Amino acid sequence: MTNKELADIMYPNVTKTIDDYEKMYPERNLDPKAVVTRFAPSPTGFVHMGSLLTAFIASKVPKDTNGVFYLRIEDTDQKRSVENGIEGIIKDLKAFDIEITEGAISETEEIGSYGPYIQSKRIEIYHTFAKWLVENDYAYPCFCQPEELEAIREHQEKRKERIGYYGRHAHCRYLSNEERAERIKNGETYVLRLKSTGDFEKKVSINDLVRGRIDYPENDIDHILIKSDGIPVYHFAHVVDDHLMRTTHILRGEEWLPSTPLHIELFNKFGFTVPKYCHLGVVVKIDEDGSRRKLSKRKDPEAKVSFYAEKGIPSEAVKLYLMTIANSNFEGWYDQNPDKTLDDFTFDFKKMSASGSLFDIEKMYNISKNYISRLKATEVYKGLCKWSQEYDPDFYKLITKYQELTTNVLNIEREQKKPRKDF
RNA sequence: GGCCAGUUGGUGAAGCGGUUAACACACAUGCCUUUCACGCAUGCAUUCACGGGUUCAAAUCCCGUACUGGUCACCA
Repeated sequence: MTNKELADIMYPNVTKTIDDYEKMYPERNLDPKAVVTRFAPSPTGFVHMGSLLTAFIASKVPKDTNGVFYLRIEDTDQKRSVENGIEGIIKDLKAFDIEITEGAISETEEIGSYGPYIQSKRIEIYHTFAKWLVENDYAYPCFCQPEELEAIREHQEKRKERIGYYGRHAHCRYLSNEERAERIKNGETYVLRLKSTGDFEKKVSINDLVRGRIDYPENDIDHILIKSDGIPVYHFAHVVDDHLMRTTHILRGEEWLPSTPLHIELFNKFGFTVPKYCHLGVVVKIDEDGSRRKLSKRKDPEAKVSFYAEKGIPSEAVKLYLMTIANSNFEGWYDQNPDKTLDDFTFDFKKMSASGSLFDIEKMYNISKNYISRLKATEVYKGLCKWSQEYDPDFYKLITKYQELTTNVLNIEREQKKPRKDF
């Protein structure tokens, strides 16, 4: 039995070819320097501080280059989805004036011609690409059940071998097409696995825009591409979607770094151009016991984006802070150019720190304070100019004179400062 | 355990072979001020995780060690 015949049995409903999609979603007609990025969250209902940083940078770079920033919803895992989860994300993004040029704009609507932008509506596309892989002997159905996989793992652990479904451990890889077809007809459930041709002894280079060149062993694991329910896993969806949506730069958390060799193998198998990768360090926080850990939505109120509005910190000030974390030269630039705004600053990946930055709420307060003072001072100054042409327009002296305007603008709860001694 | 990354003051961080190791936050002291905030002045790493090596010269390059983080799911 040929691979083609097997593919037809596995995906009988597929009518299009991958070339059809290639034509439907052609290369974008943009300036060669234009950057296309995306923000691709699960519809969990709200945006986490770390994701906000990613989204913020992802939206900033296209702005600098006349590119495209779009919102894609990754809802391939039902467990992560919540009711109206998309609305929540859009609301949070809006709160920080992060504007998308295309993608989902509500639970049901979207704009742009590279959609659908919600992964659960792209199943047909994924199956078309999956079918192509089977036809070309790059993927195969696997019937192994959780118990069998567990047994393989135990066996590997005992012998101190690398863990994973690869090489001779990948039992289903060696099944004949006849047997595969037979088992599918018998109603056995199966997943689609990559038939990896990578070699763990060989290296693959990831040219990360933040970290520079990183050499990893090639992927040789037959990863699951499509789950038994027909829904793709992240890895497969990432490759298909970001190619079809013509993403040029993948901005994502550094937790994706180890799976990038797999993504590169997939891009290569399809013959697609590998996008540029930018793996961002996670935002961490010092715990009570002194250890660093990821900012968590459950334990840290400041991880929630709504926290700042409650504290009276303007969204602009939060973005100022995020840019301070993101680009090390921003703080100095902003000091030198107090009359300019975020839009005047050009983001540079090279000025991005590879290590995860510590979330420094004190610094955020400070930036917010200065930002508000500046706003207020401008107001006071404008007001003064109206009735006193002669007044010395020294910015900061005005603040002192009209302190009531700068007082209590922040209802930040902080420890009471030590009282000053009287004199 | 395998693979990968990171490690510069209390914190963020600049630095990319020769600098007095920037800058910002925080902190301390003094000034200004009705209070707070703002502002001003001064102070705060003899040292860049540790151990070797290369070099006339290393925070910067190389090797090893330690520690921290990530990852190794039909989660993203």
